[in-house]
Parts: sequence; structure tokens; C-alpha cells
Amino acid sequence: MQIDVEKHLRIIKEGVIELIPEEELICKLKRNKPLRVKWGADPSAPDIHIGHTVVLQKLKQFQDLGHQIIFLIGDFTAMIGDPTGKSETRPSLTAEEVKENAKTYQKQVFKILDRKKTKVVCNSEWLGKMDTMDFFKLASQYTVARMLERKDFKQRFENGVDISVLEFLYPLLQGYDSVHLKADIEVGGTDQKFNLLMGRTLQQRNGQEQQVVLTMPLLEGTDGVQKMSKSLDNYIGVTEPPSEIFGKTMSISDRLMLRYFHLLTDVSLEEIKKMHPKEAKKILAKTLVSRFYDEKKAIEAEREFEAVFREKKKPQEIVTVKLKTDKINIIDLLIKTEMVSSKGEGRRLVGQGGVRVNDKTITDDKALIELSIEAVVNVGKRKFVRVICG
RNA sequence: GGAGGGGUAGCGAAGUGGUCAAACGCUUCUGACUGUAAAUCAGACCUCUUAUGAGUUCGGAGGUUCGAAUCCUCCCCCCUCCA
Repeated sequence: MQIDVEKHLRIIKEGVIELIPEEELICKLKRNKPLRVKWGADPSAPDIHIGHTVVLQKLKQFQDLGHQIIFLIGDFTAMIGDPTGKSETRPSLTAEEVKENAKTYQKQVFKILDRKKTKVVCNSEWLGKMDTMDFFKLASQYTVARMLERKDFKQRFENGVDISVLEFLYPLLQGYDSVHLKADIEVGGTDQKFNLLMGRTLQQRNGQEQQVVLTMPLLEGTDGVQKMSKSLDNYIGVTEPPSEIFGKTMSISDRLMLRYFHLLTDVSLEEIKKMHPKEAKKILAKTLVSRFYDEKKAIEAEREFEAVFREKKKPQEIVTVKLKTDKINIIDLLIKTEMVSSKGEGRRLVGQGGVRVNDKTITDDKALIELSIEAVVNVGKRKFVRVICG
């Protein structure tokens, strides 16, 4: 393979936050051999969202340039559990759960990556075989002082917030993965910088050439403040239905829209700024739906969006719920269809005029709803359900 | 091992015997206005209930009291300082 170093470097550097160190990458490229590009994923939360795709797009570029992607599933670590960050401790998963998650993960990842050009590995393959002595040797290769260089650890240490010893071990294991895989380069979000650098250190300690570290920006969630994550419920998942992806995208703020355009698409920001924000956002929404489905679905999603939110019509696909009775109190109806989680909430929403049945706002929380003909019930702007007697 | 501090609703944070289902802020939800934008305004935000009504809440288990988030005992967890 003949590598055009400059071209590769130019493409690789697009949109990255840090490339450490660039010279080493050039050296590696000059050898005219495909690079081993490592990307690690945590299978404890198998749903990938558009935030992850920032990194995935980068990997796709590597792939298109002919490099080897090594998709590492951190199954071993997921089985131990992850006490990282916050106060909540992530539960450890069983081998079966991890396997299951790994499967879904792959399905989603290969919406973007080329399966044929991707090598999938699980770190239990080698971490599971380490004995205590191996482990001690690994632990001896790093110091607590250097662990505390990580901002997150340092802050927590200074503020007296928990740091589990396990948390010190994770970066070590992740770094060891790089040693085992002989990675040339590892890609991750900026939040992974410390762990990625750990790979370099450990490779050096083990007499290997060090991997190059490449960090990508983190995408803010739909709230526009915190990073996108499932647990904060501010994400747009790649497997969500087209209408959801479209709708969620339309609900982000104008400022955030620019950020999404920047990180997720190649569209020039100059052009976007010339447009009406709403039109621009529709383009973004369509682009995203096309990426995870196809253009046809994107156009459908847009049409539906227009119908529901501009012309106030109902969405095309509404979940249908069958109930045994032909007459039911509105509050019970909301409970049965799981549109509210308590009767109090239901009453509150009715009182606030947020509940409609067949487009008629219900104001009386004692109202009886006739189900002999189907009724379309909706709460707020987004929740719809069709109820029939049966 | 010793001394001290702390655990309150989704989060942060008041509250130190009754007026506490628990101030306040944030988040969230609904409505108005809109472009499912921003900003703003109004309201809601433990459960059940027609309710000014009832039930279950303040780390856990007991106890004192007419009455406890508040006092006592034991237990669990976290933090700080000392060794």
C-alpha cells in the first residue's frame, strides 16, 4: 500500500481536538503499512447515540483511508462494574448481559463503520487470563501521584469525594489493552485523554512503540449543557425511530444546532448562518435521519413533523392500546396507557389543559371517555396513543 | 486504633420536638407566546383522593413523647484530623 502521508494527515486531523504527538503519526504513516486503530467501547450501556458518532465518523475516515480498525469491547471491565464519577455505582453485568449488549452494540456501530474492515475483539480474551502476579506487575508500572494528574481524580481527591481503588485500575487495564493489541493509534473523546495516554506509558514500559493518541470533541446533549448520555436522558439514539430523531433534533436550541452541524456534518457553517434557523435545523434533522436510515425516511419524517406540529395533525404511527371497557375515566385511561405515572400527575395535566382526546381538550378530570369508536389521546405536544375497545 | 463532622424529595440545599409533605434554587412537566428555538409569563412537581381528607416519607432498626426530620440506643455508609 502506498500512503500519501500528507493527504492522510490532513483527513485524520479534521475536527480533532488533540493529536499526540503528530510527528509520531507521520513516522507511522511513512512506513506504508495500515495503522492499527484502536477504539474501545463500554458494553454496559449498549445504546449508541449521535454523540458517539463523532468518534465513529472519524474511525470511518480511517477505514476509508485503508487503515485497520480494532473495535474493542470492554466486556471484562463491564463485568466488574464501574464506580466512575457521580455517586451512583454502575452495576456489574453478567457474562450473558455483556454478550447481549455487545451484540446490539455491534449492530448499531456498523450503521456507520464497515463491518468487513473492522476487527472486533473482547478484552476478556486476555484480561481474563491474567493471574495475580501479572496483575501486580501491571500495577507496579504506574504511580498514585501520576494517577492524580488526571483532573477528575485530582479534584475529587482534593474535595474528599470518593475514588475507588478500582477506578485507578481501569485506566491501567485500558492501557494494557493497547499493549496487548499493539495499537498504533487510539481514538476517543476528550474525556478519555488520560486513559488513552496511559496506553502510551504502558506500551513504553513494555518495550513497545507508543500509540498515537487522538481525541475528538464531546457532543453536548439536547439540553445543550451536559455531555450527551443516556443516563441524563438528553440523547438522540441512532436506533430511535426516524420521527424521534427528527423531532428531537428540531427541539434543540439554535446555538446547539450550530454545534451539531459542526461536529456531525460537513455542511459549512457560513451557509447555515445565512438561513432561517428553522430551515437549517430541518436540514440537520434530515441529514441525521438519512444517515441512520435513508433519504426516503428522512423526507417522510419531515412531512410528518410538519403535519403534526405546524398543521396540528396527528402522527401517522400511533401506538394502539386495547382496553376491555367501552367507557373509562380520563385519569384511569392515562394510567392504563402509561402516559402518566400517577393519578396525581394525570389530574394535574388535565387541570393544566395538557390532555386532549380526539383534539378536544379535556378540562374535567372526571370526564368519561367513550371507547366504542377509537379515541386518540395525547398529552402535551409529543405523546400520542390510540385507544380502542377490545 | 483514637477524636470530630455528616447522611433530608431527581439534584443542590434549609429545617434541631408541634404551625413540616418539609423553605429556597436547579432540573423536569403543562399552558400562553413561538420556529417542538431562545427569552419571558403563568402553573404543577411523594401517593391515594371530590377534599380545608387520608396514607407513606427525611440512611436502617428500635426507643422516649400526647406528638420526632428534629431527643436517646444500636447498626450501615461517607468525610476530616491524628496514629
